[in-house]
Amino acid sequence: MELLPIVQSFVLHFGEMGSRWGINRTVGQIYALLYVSPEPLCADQIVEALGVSRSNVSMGLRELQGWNLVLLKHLPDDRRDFFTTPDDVWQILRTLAEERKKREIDPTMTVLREILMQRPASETEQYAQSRMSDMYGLIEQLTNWYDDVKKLETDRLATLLALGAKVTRLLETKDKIVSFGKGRKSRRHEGEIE
Amino acid sequence: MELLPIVQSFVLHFGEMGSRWGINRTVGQIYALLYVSPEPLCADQIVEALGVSRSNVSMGLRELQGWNLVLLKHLPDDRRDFFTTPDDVWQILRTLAEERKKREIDPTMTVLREILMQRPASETEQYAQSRMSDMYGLIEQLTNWYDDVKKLETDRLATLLALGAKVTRLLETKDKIVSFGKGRKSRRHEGEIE
DNA sequence: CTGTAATTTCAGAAATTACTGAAAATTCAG
DNA sequence: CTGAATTTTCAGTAATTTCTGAAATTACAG
Repeated sequence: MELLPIVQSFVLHFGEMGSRWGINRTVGQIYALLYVSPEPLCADQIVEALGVSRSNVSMGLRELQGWNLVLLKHLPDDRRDFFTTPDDVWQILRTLAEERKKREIDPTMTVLREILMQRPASETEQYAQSRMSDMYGLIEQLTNWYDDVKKLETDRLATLLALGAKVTRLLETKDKIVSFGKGRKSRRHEGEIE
Repeated sequence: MELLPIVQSFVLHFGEMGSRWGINRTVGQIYALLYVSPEPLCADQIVEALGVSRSNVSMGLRELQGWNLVLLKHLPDDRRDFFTTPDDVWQILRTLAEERKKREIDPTMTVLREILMQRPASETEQYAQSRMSDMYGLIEQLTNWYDDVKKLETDRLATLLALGAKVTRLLETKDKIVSFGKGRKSRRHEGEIE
């Protein structure tokens, strides 16, 4: 692997962390490399940089495309495929969240829904269902929040994050302000405080 | 594996999903089983329920304890260890977030910090650093938000989630309300909107 | 078409990770 | 102490995942 030292440590770290996520070393390394490269890279450049086989790079890129984490580019008068990552890290975050939800959350929700449809045949099954229902409710709340928040443009999302828990404090003072919220219709949302 | 049908599908699903997370099948199954069991279980009961070896269960329980996801209980006049999961799903969520942060985020931040201390020796390294700095900034904002929010009790957290993106709309109206925020000191927080 | 460059596929090899059974260690009652 | 009950450790094996090289496919210029 012939890489600038700074890039190398980053790439190696992503390779190692890959396993703590669900991705393998090579995929992690490819992503890291593309992420810090000023120009799009073609497969052979990645092969050379990482010292892995051409076919491995091909499979890695394919996986990253499946995650929507890399972009395919073409240079004029060049038949090769070049790859980059999106520039906006917030967009990357959104993509990542979306894909992880799709792979890790949605299937579980489907299973839970199916199980919860069934009639419990015993005390124990009934208890099990109530636990699953708790889990279902929790995830549902989280994904509702996520659906709500994911549409926000970057600057608004940043604002929301910057506020953090201060929002709840802010809400406490709400009541003290006479005309607050006047003219808004539909105050009926789950968990809305009154 | 001798399990009630409802429990069985849940346990099997968690086993499969385990691989998409960073945990193995057995660990996923053990957790699922404990989660839906009305009473704490001892290792041998888990062995029987899941049909895996005693030593495998021992290692699985050990890993779950490392994640703080199971509780060890003792029954009077019984030397065996019994295990459960915490009741409160919100608490489970908090634990999970905490542990994942520890394992997946913190090491990356350390690496990024170290790399960003170094002097770039070329244009390319400089670009790489600026990308890493973007990533660092993003994660920092997210973890600041997380640190802020994680202390909230369950009901408040639920409130915050229920509000979701509506908070930003709420903030827009803020300016229109004359006395809002009066008497509060220190309005100086990163990203605070004015 | 034909030939070449680029990419993908895939069977098997290599590496990693998970699991088991036997042995060792721990715990505790008597 | 002794010894039975319980848990842990660990070397070896099984299972799974990752990676490679060779062959197949695709894409396209001439």
